[in-house]
Amino acid sequence: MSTSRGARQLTIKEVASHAGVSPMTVSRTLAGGRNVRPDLQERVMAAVQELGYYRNENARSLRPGQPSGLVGVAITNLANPYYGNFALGVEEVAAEHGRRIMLGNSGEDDARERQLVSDFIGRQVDGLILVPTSGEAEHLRPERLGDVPLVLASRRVPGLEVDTVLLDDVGGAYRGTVSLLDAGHTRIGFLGNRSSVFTGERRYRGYEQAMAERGLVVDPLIVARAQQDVAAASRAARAMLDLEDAPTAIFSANNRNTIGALREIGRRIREGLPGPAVVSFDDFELSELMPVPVTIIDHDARLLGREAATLLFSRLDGSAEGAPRTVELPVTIEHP
Amino acid sequence: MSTSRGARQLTIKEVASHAGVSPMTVSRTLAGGRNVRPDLQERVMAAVQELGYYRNENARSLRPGQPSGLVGVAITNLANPYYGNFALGVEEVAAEHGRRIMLGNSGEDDARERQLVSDFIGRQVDGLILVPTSGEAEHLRPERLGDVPLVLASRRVPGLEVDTVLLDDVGGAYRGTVSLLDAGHTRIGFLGNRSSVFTGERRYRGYEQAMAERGLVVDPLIVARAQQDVAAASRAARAMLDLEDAPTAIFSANNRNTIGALREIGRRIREGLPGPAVVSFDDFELSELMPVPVTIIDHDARLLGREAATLLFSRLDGSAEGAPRTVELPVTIEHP
DNA sequence: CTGTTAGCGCATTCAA
DNA sequence: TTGAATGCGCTAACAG
Repeated sequence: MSTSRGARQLTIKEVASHAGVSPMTVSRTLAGGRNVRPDLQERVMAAVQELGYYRNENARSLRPGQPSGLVGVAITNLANPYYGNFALGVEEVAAEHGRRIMLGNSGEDDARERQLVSDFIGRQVDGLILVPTSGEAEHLRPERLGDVPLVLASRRVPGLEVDTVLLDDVGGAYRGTVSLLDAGHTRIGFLGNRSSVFTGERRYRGYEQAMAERGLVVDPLIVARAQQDVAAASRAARAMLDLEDAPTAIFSANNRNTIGALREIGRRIREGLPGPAVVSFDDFELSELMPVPVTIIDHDARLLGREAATLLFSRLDGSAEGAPRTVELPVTIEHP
Repeated sequence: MSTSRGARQLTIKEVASHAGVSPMTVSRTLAGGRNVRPDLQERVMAAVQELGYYRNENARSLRPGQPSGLVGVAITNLANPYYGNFALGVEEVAAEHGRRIMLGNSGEDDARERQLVSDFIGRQVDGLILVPTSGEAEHLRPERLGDVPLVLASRRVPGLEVDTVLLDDVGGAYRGTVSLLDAGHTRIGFLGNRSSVFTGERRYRGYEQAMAERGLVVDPLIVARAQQDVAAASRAARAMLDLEDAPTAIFSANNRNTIGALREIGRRIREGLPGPAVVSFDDFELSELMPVPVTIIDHDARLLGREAATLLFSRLDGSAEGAPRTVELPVTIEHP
């Protein structure tokens, strides 16, 4: 038998005595076996197997300079499939580098993000990847982070110069809006994040710019920039479409707003009301089956995650040094 | 100034000398301040602030019996929004209990799951929450896990008696199939996971049972049980619908298969071909806007995650002991 | 209420 | 090639 019950955890000492060697031989064997006789290695591995021993990674990384192999990841909304894919991309690259991720959901809440970051640091993460909330970023300043590298994804934080992966928000929003203008629309509603959210601001800028170029003034009545979730987005779309002078097209700046808008549009169509054309920043599944034409400003959240992780590991592996870099990933416009 | 750069990490010693107290006073203060004079506490907290000190949680949990505050979570496919929501549910409850989650994606791969679990244990997790892959479960047996509590979600592992959260797969699939039969369909295709996947088997059973009750024999030609992703599901749906004797309705046993099937169905409808009715186990966004009627067998992935975490913490907090429990969450049928 | 001592599991020294 | 001593950061247990 080989049960390992008992409150006390198994240590290299037990493995050592079981294998008839010193703890150091066990340690060396587990570290790759350099300078250990093959037969001793086998004895050690056999003992490890038999006892069901797991090396204590925490104790291991206690020594200063030793990496913990952990990466802290904080995202704003895991319920959004977009961020699920982002997290997957990060996890994949981390796994390829033998690292594990600790995942926290900030829910767009500053205080929560601050908690997460300090917890991550307390757990000795080798690096941080954040989709930052938009508030104060006191806790992300280099003095607070010590030498823990930070990579921002999707959004920048004002005044914080660190490695960042962004999308071409302005260009994508611009091109998406232009496609509506080219189709003859002049009254185009906007649904998006509040302007303090980095992407919210950038995507609005692209929209506004396209409108301005055609000499169109944006009507505040058909601009809604406060919705974080699907239900709120639905309500905002409804208010806009119920107007006397309703928009004939809607630019939606993100996935959550798009779903909300389409839900409302679907409801209207079932009631025999007309549905506006939609341009959506962010893809979603089955967009091709919608009852109104939906143009997608598409990008790959998983790739965004992979890029963020790649940036981080290039710092950790020492293969990149010097000034912070920004990677801006392109977006593609997909017509219905 | 108060920079904390430098390779060496900040310790309670530095905080102690900065505050003019002993390390123990710092430790006690950080632990809640019991039996420490208020003025000393203030001095300590000031020093912590000023130096930007973070307590080393790894060193802290080195002592046997001390919880690490970490929960290991392994899921099979983060790209599936369903599991994103599941992870969110787990994260929420963990956060409510002051715990952090380490997240790994197994990708339905046994070996990967095994790696994840041993890594988690090596990092001293207080507990594990798994959506198990379907292969060998050697590495999940109690002897291997020592005293780390395990909760399974969504799927059971044969021969492994542990706390488990399931859905009413059989009942849901049965009721969903019945709704198709009641609508007059007799030739109903099945798309699902391979039978070695727990839910794949259970949902097939519900389907088969409903068919049998009406005296219908399942035709293997319109049963496809190998697709893991959307593209494969699309191909399987296509093959089925291209048959001379194509099904008039499709039962899809999970989200990925539903999306794939609908993609194919949408393509056919655009070509003027008829589209079969669909019943989907798992909800997806905008299902109400599909070009064919889609009945949803709905359930709450986030709640599943919350239940799994709740089960785990009830073990950790000692509020539950004894025999493994199984919670089976109900599903609801939503007609189009 | 405060400080000193000791040891958690492991790996980097150094000595054999 | 192997082993013994030492210390990583922190906190029980024990003095004071």
